[in-house]
Amino acid sequence: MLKSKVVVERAANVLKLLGDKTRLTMVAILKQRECCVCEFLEVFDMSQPSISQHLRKLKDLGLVKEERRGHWIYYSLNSQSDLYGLIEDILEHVPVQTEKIKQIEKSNPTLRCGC
Amino acid sequence: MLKSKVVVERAANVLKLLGDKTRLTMVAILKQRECCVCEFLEVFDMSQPSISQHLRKLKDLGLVKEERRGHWIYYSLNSQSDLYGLIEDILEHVPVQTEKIKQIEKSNPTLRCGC
DNA sequence: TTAATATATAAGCATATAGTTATATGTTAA
DNA sequence: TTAACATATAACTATATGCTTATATATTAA
Repeated sequence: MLKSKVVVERAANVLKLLGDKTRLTMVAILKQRECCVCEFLEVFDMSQPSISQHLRKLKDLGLVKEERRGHWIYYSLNSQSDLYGLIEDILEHVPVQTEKIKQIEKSNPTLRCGC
Repeated sequence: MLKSKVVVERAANVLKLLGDKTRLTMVAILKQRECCVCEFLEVFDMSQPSISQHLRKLKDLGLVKEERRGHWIYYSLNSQSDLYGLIEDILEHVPVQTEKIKQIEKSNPTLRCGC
């Protein structure tokens, strides 16, 4: 299969971003399911601002997109990005994040307010 | 095709290493051809110790191996590594480093001593 | 053994990064 | 309009990173 090429510098920027355990896990989760910040908060042992900052970096490179729905802002992988193919290929070497997805769905943080 | 999986933390470490323009270019070059330090010195605008330090990081993770031949130490990709498949897949998204290879072969630093 | 050469290591420095806490913004519902 | 909530941004700090220069090590040839 012919892969879309990315100039070295841009590719390095992407890899540096994904070269963080938290962000790589986020992207792996987003491959399976969109998520809002409060859902990520359930599975990462860090503050809400940290999570927002990681997501912002992913967004700045165009790897993820966001969509507000009421209180929540849902993040998802941006399949329109020229980097999407690279992301997909990398994720094939990373285990599926089933445990974390279960954790999210069990705690179901967006249901707290009864909506 | 079934891809060999790498735990998230290890994958993140690899991506972080490749998330540097110099190292990503080195690996792309090594995909085409083994190189010694003095050859890399021809194509990267930095000191010899910097180049050695980058190669050491790649070696520490097992991505490259080295082989001494006389004065020179030749580096090559370690195709035995469990990370090799990931590396290959990433490199499919990075342009082939033909220019740099030409540059190396033109200057031919290992011929200086007339061996 | 000594000189020349290729590479590695050590030490130091400037910048980048990932986290924190405090605060601001934006949305919804009373 | 105000309160409650989700998320974002700002400011700060500790550590990691990538480079430099100086020096050490290893190999070869005279």
